[in-house]
Amino acid sequence: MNILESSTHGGCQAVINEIEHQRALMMDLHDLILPILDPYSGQEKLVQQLFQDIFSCSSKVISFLELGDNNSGKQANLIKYKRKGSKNNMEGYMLEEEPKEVGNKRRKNAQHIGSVVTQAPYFDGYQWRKYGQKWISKAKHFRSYYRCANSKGQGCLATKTVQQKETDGSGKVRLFNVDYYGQHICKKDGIIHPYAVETTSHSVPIVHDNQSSISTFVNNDVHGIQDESYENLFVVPDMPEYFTDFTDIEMARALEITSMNLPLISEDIWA
DNA sequence: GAAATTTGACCATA
DNA sequence: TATGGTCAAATTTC
Repeated sequence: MNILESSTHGGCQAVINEIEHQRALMMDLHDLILPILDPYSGQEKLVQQLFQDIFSCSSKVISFLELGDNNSGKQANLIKYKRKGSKNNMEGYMLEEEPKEVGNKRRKNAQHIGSVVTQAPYFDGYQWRKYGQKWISKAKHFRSYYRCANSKGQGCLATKTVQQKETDGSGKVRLFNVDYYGQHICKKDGIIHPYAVETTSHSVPIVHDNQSSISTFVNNDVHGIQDESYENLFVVPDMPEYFTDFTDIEMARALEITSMNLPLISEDIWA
């Protein structure tokens, strides 16, 4: 049972407990990773920021659950979405999206599940098929559209979009926004998702007295709920722009190479 | 030859 | 009417 389902069924406290446990595990991981990073390479700063954002995300979820969400009791209404004018009209059932969502108002056939910001090809355990690519106005990079590979076989309606974010100006770090829409109803192939890097994009550091450094960051806005765990957080080097075109199979291959070469990996491997 | 990807066109929405 | 999401034929890859 995922977070959304849990909250819907009155299991908020259990979810909060799980998130708290996840935070504790993340703290352990933080303490393990930080000492082995070179403070002069810039990686330490990046990793610190990633941990901050991860904790920010979990804080948001906890606050969201504790305060209670007016939307939590709403049932996703199943509607039939039929595309006008297409040769093969879609007859599948779609999740009706609440119209208030900011940033994806045009999308009516799927619910925004969450977002991931990744520095690397992000293999999330699902097989995806690319079905479109578009240049987005006011963006320097195109957006790729993927749907679950089981959309045909199992009728899974999950989709995601991948778009390279604007860099921080240094050009050294490329980040990719991955937005997920619609719940998977297909069976996963048993592959876990070992290379999540970051979850949210905004956080404000607030110092608390009696907590460790990693737990001192509190969110100030609410993003989509992350449905992935980060027990295997992993940072991979910068990658060339063409990685945005990777299928998940290609991502898995690339990451296999990466993991074999770390920690002595050089930029050359991506050339 | 089948499967996956690319790409231009179509359609819905703001 | 501009923009973004999806379709489906064409093309590429395996």
